[in-house]
Amino acid sequence: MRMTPQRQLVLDAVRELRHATPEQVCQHVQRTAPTVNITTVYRTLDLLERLNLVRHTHLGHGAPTYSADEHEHVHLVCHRCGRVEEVPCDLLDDLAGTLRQRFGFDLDGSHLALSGTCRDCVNAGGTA
Amino acid sequence: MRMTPQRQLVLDAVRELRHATPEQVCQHVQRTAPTVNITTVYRTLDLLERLNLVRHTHLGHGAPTYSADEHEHVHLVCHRCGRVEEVPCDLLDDLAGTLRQRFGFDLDGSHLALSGTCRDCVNAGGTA
DNA sequence: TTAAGTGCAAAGAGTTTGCAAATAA
DNA sequence: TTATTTGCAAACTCTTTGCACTTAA
Repeated sequence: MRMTPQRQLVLDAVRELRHATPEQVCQHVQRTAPTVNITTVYRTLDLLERLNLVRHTHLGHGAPTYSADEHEHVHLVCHRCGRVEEVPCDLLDDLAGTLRQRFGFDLDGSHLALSGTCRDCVNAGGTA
Repeated sequence: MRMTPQRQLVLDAVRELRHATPEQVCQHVQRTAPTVNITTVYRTLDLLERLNLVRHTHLGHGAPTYSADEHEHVHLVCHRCGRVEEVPCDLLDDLAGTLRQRFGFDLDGSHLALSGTCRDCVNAGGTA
């Protein structure tokens, strides 16, 4: 595989933007290289993920977001206001231990977000 | 709001199928009432969710799945083989307490799944 | 000259919307 | 009637695929 200009730009964009959707990555890349196509962005994100240079997280709604592999964290998504908070992965260590012991399940804390209600929305009125 | 035949069939299907996608709910309903449209299924699932009769979970990839509100559980999704396991919600109690204390975040354990590698896939060869 | 990479158009999932016809209060 | 609900078609978002053109080894 060749590190083409397009691929380098996509990787740079992911590193710079932090949890950006493919669409957002594409727009960022197009500021420098307007002809780069969204198809290339999707293909490159796939490739970079197989090389363990980026990873994606499903926030629940809509498109997944991509981050550089260095930034491993757990995402807390508020399903009331949509806000995304990042918290340290080691918060899941106990849970991961329990899941491994009881179910043989090897947890990947960064691939799916945790959903709930953020502080502000809790204060603004209940859990529902 | 009226509990129309269509709505009752959708609710019955969700209760019967357990974590089914809108598409699967629609197919099930159509075995009894072939003219029921997928649009009606989407609208009804929305409605039933606002009434707290059903809830949906994002498994990561593809369409969300719907369950009757009684079946609250945490979903473990294997990102290697796609298998979905259901485990008791109280496994998250400690984590929920920590998140509430440290971030004011009120965790909803059933809305998003946990991702990782299941026992069989771990045994079949590593974590990646 | 050949394999890899790209852009473009089209197609595919999943979902929502506009609107007219059907239904029940 | 009148508001609600439905079905259908079309639109819309997100993603993948087919294919011809380009590019670098």
